[in-house]
Formats: sequence, structure tokens, C-alpha cells
Amino acid sequence: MVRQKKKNEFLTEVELEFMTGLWALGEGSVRDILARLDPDRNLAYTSAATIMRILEQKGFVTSKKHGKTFIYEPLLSKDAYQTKSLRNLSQKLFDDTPVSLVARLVDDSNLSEDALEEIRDLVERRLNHDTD
Amino acid sequence: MVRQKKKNEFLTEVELEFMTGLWALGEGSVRDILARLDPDRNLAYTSAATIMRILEQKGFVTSKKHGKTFIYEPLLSKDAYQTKSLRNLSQKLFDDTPVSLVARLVDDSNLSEDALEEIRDLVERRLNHDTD
DNA sequence: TTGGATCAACGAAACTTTTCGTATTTACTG
DNA sequence: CAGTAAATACGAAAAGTTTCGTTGATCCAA
Repeated sequence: MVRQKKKNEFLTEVELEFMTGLWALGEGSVRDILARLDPDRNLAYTSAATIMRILEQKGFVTSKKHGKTFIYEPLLSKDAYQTKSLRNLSQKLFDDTPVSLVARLVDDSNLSEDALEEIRDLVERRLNHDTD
Repeated sequence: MVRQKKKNEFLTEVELEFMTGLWALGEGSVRDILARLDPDRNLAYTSAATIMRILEQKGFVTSKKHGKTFIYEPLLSKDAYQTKSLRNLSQKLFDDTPVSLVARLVDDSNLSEDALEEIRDLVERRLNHDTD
């Protein structure tokens, strides 16, 4: 019985880069995703194909064949990965208290007044919506 | 002239584990930090010493000798690294808009009502404090 | 002062990540 | 149907991460 070695549920740097493209596209071929990368990226086609194959091996995407070309589609949604990443960051760096994460965020001097107000508003809305 | 290869400013998994211990201690020896890890971790002393040496090479910590033992101290504060990590996550996964990061966070069903209220309060406080 | 314990220094093995070249397969065109 | 262009499959090199063993230095107690 062959088992997964580590089952790392997080994307590597390059994997995230490709998933970001795929999330934006909905679905697409290696060529489609490659076209969405920074023009200065200069990554060989075969490198991109390898990344997509790895993403499929790891279970992050699935594929269907269209002619001779694989069309990839995310199995993990961007929303889900955002949530997972936030939980991870909160756990690893903020003592598992999301509140202190937000505290650090709103203390960041790079954050504009407008952004702060938006944040307040959306928290308000969330509080008023489901008070069950 | 020898130059830094990549200058990755982020901590690896294990490096973060050790920095977390060091941040909690303020300063400490390899043995001190090792003692703070999960008891099931079972990491050899030499491995821990290697990690600390790497952290020093990378400029995340400094050390002074106390007898025959190195006492390490963070050069990068936890606060600063929290901010840096949040900016990075926001940039990589939230289109560089911290607001959508918070939106995702407060949509997480694992977040309690109390936590939401705390978040609202601290945003309020931040908004009222410095309105310059 | 010598023996034991503890530490640092170093190298290297095992593994993962990132990149690409080569070989093979597939689809279309003439 | 043969030839070409484009895709996949595979292996492997290079770099980075994680772990630990061996060796040599240092401190302290008997």
C-alpha cells in the first residue's frame, strides 16, 4: 500500500502562482495559465506543465482531456484556500486568536482610513446579519 | 564580493517554530528553546543548534557567548514579522486588498460572535484615536 | 589535572521545490 | 498517409530545507 508521504495541504510559492491564474480563469490549459503570468517570468512550457502535473498529483486540481490538451480545473476553491491560509497564519503566528491578527492588521500604518472604515462596516454587517 | 543568494525574508516552517520560542523567551540558549517545543517533537540537540546557526546566518537573530554557550536574541521582532506576513498574505492571496482578507476572516464560521465584537471594537478604537 | 558532560562546528544524507531538456504521443494539414 | 507542430511523460539537475552524526572545544567536579 502506497501512502502519501506528508500530505502538505498548502501550496508552494510557484503552485500558488499557478493556482492564482487558474482561479482567475475558472479553467484552462497549461498554455492559458502560462499566458497569465508576469511577462518577465520567462518560464519554459515544460516547467509549467510539470507544475500542473504536480498540482494534480497533490489533489489541488483535476483535468479533462480536450483533444490532445489537458484542461485543468481547481478542486480547491480560492475562498477555501484563503480561509485555510488565514487559519494557519492565525494559529502559527497569532496564538490562534484571529482578533490579534486583525489588531496587527489595523495597526499597519500602510492601511488607509478608508480601508479601516470598510473593515468596520463589513464587521458591522456581519454582526447584524446573523445574530442567532 | 560574496552576495546573498536570494535573501528570502520569510521564515521556513522550522525556523518559525524556533523563532516563536525565542520570541516568548526574549532570549535563550539552544537548550532553552528546545525545551519550549512540543514534547513529542523529539528533535536532536544538534538539529536545534543547526537551526539557530542558520537563523543567525540569515540575520533573524544575534548571539552572545555566555561561558561556552550561545545566548540567542531576535533581531526581527514578532510584531514586525506579523506585519510582514500579513502584507505578504494580503498581496499573494487577496489581491493586495486587506479589506477582503478581513472579509474572509469574519466569514469563517469558526469565528465566534464575541471575537467579531472584539474586532469591531478594536477597529472602532483605531478609527477614533488618530483621525489626522 | 584528568574524565565526563555539554556545547559548537561541520559535513552530509534525505527530502522537497523549481526548472528544464529529451523522448514520446497526438492531432491536423497537405 | 506522411510530416510537422504542439502537447504530454519522464528524468534529472540545482537549490533549499530539515535532520543528525562525528569531531573537537570547553567547562566543571573529583
